[in-house]
Amino acid sequence: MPVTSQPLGRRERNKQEKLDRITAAASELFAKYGVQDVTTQQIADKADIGTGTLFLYAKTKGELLLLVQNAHYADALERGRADAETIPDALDAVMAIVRPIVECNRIQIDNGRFYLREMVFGDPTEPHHSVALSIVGQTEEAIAAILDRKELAGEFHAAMTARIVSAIMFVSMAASVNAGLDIEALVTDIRTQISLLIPR
Amino acid sequence: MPVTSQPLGRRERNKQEKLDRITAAASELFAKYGVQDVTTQQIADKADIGTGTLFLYAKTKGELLLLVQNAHYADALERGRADAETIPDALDAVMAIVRPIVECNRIQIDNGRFYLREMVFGDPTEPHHSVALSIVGQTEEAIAAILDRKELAGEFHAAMTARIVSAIMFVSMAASVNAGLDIEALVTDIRTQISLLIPR
DNA sequence: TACGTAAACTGACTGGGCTCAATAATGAGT
DNA sequence: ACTCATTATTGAGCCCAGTCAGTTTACGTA
Repeated sequence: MPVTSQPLGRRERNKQEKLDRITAAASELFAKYGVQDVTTQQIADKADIGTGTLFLYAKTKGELLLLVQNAHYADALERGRADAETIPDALDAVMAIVRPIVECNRIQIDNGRFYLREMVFGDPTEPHHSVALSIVGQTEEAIAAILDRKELAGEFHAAMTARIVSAIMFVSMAASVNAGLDIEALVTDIRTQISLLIPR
Repeated sequence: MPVTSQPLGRRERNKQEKLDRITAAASELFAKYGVQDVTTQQIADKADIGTGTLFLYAKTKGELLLLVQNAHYADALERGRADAETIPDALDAVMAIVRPIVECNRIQIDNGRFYLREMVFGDPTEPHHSVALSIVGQTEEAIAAILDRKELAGEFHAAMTARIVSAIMFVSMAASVNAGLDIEALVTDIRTQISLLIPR
């Protein structure tokens, strides 16, 4: 056992460093060219690792996108959560959660839609996928918390309503019909739908 | 020009016959093994056509599934529509539309989820895809018609509510979390969500 | 019947995601 | 320092959806 302050062996450090290189390479290439126009070979080359190695760190190309994007969505959620606390109106507060996530999703439309696709249709037992699902869960909890804040009419189910909001967001962001909408139009569209859910 | 009662030339007849063979072959193989476990080669072989020919009739494997399934969903919608007319309660009537579609989708879970994936993420300019979108549109119209039937509280937007019902259906059927649910459990889950949308 | 051409068909081929048998690195035990 | 089992790495190659240059077929026209 080395006396250094590093509690990690060379093995762990190498692995971490490799994961970092992969994340950086994928992040850069995806942002520049879009997921669909980047090959896993290019990512492996840029990260300076073998083809097979890449798939030890992310079992599919989709997982690779989740690995790269999850952190951004988690940030967006955190910002929205903080913002929402300062807003009294329920609908406005919910939209404060929604907006940053839509913005994050729309930085690059194709990547955003691919991310959503992977979330719903990818393998939920993969690690990056379950992180993504957990972010969705936290988003729904944050929305439910807002709805609970105002004690609304007797039998109002905050958690269930939050699930519906989540479904509305997903379909609105993913639908090819909406692929042409800019962020503002999309947010407005989502707001209109959610307004039907929240009694005033 | 031939004098026969057939208004179609050999060319048109050949094309139709080939399309029929493709539809039959794909239908059978998909039902038996699941979309994911059938190769386009197998379909081409079974339909007794060349590899390339297959893709003249459906540009992608996904389009092939839409080709095969669209008719079933259209049937399901029609059955639900007829059924709904006899039901006075709005929520029950909406569920009469929903149920046959869920049943159709769950005949084979993987194929059902693949169909939904193709609907949202496939190329909307392809012919079978736009048929699928049109079925969704008709479903939303049918639901909106039910909601309009009962003239509910002043500013109740039937069309927008129908869109939300559609989103709820989609996410509930597609979500991997629900992949284990049987038809009854899934229908109940969807009903619970929709009940929050329709004031009584 | 023969010709021209447009439409339909074909299968060898390509590109790319992913696998796996072989190899190398690591570090615990001696 | 020297095993040696365990874990990490690797790239040639597999599989399969989808393409395209070349061929065949249908059919109007002479």
